[in-house]
Amino acid sequence: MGRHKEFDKEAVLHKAMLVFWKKGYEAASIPDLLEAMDLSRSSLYETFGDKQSLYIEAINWYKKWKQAKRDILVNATSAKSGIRQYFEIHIDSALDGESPKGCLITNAAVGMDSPDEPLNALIRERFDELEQSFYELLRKGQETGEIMPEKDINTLSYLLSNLNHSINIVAKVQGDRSKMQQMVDMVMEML
Amino acid sequence: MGRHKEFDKEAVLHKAMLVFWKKGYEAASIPDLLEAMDLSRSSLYETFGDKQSLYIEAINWYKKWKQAKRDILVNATSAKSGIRQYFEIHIDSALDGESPKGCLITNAAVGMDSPDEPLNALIRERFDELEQSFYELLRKGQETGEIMPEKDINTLSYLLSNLNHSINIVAKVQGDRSKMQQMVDMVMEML
DNA sequence: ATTTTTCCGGAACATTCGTTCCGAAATGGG
DNA sequence: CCCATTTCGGAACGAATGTTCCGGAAAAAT
Repeated sequence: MGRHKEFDKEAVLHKAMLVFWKKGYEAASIPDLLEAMDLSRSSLYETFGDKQSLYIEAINWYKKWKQAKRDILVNATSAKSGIRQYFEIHIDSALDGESPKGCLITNAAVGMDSPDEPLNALIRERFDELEQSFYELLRKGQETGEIMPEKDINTLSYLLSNLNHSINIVAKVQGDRSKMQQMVDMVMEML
Repeated sequence: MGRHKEFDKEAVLHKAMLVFWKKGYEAASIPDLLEAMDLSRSSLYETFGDKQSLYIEAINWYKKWKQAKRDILVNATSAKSGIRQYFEIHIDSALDGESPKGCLITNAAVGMDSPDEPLNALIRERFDELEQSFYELLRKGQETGEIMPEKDINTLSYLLSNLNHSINIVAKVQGDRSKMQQMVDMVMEML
């Protein structure tokens, strides 16, 4: 057996993800990535294949990384408070100076040229998952009587996932917390 | 005086805009643009300066081009029907196969790296304009009693412009008309 | 210690990028 | 008709792009 890798694959993948997140796919050059990942070219290409593969892996890593946020919805006992908490965290992370603004997957969706790319499946999947989580939680809320049964939760879940998208966009250009907060309040009143 | 330009500046600018719209700034290469605009390199550089300047001009051209849609809001007599009509057209143009999906300015906003770029001012301006149009129309609706005076039209206008953003994102990945329609209906009920 | 396997730094690759430049063609005013 | 002026096609530029390759170093196994 030969020697081991000198780097932690997940750690450098995380670094790469941050670069893609901040700059977008096209604008993130290999030298950019190498510097952030602190890797040599050959290591990158041997470990990840090529740039596009790395991008896909980065997005999947992002998904896993953000899973915790979605778990809030799955594990919430109360529908309304679960949703409320989800958006609190969503707004927080959309505005904090540490991580890049917006959402990597939303960026990828908007930056996508043709909808036939393999990326598209990944993105739709993610969008659907989120909407599904909202749906499940709303349905539970209906069962417990927290949400009136006659409400069309199909549409409600769509409304919520659109609120999510909007926050991603608005975070990139304005980053006005109070207005986002207002938006969430307004939608919450509909539940 | 020397010879005249052999091309119509606005016509080629329109072509360039379509390329930027479809591919995004980074992915739209000069050869791509040249082919679409049917121009020689020197003509492009002499007429528009460089790629970034062309991009800015293309966005401004897009704004002017889409102004007609916003005029619906400004000239509408009834608030609700004006807003309804705006979104009908918005969804139509978001889904038709002719023009690229989504909205050029939204794409630009999301593709933006640092928020300090000169682009940012342009984008915020456009976002504010749209929100302002919604606001004005809602206010007129309040005056005529079409909309109940106690409604917070500040938040309502923000909600509407976020609905606009959401449609732009969703159009790029799914393009499901009926769901968009539902969304609009739902928000309209709040007015 | 030697062999074997793997990793990694860096040089090198062809290609494409955005941009510049020059000469020829075309136009309009004198 | 000729000259001044502008446009335009295409060659050429250096820099940056993504990718490949090789040789030596490092680590595990025998």
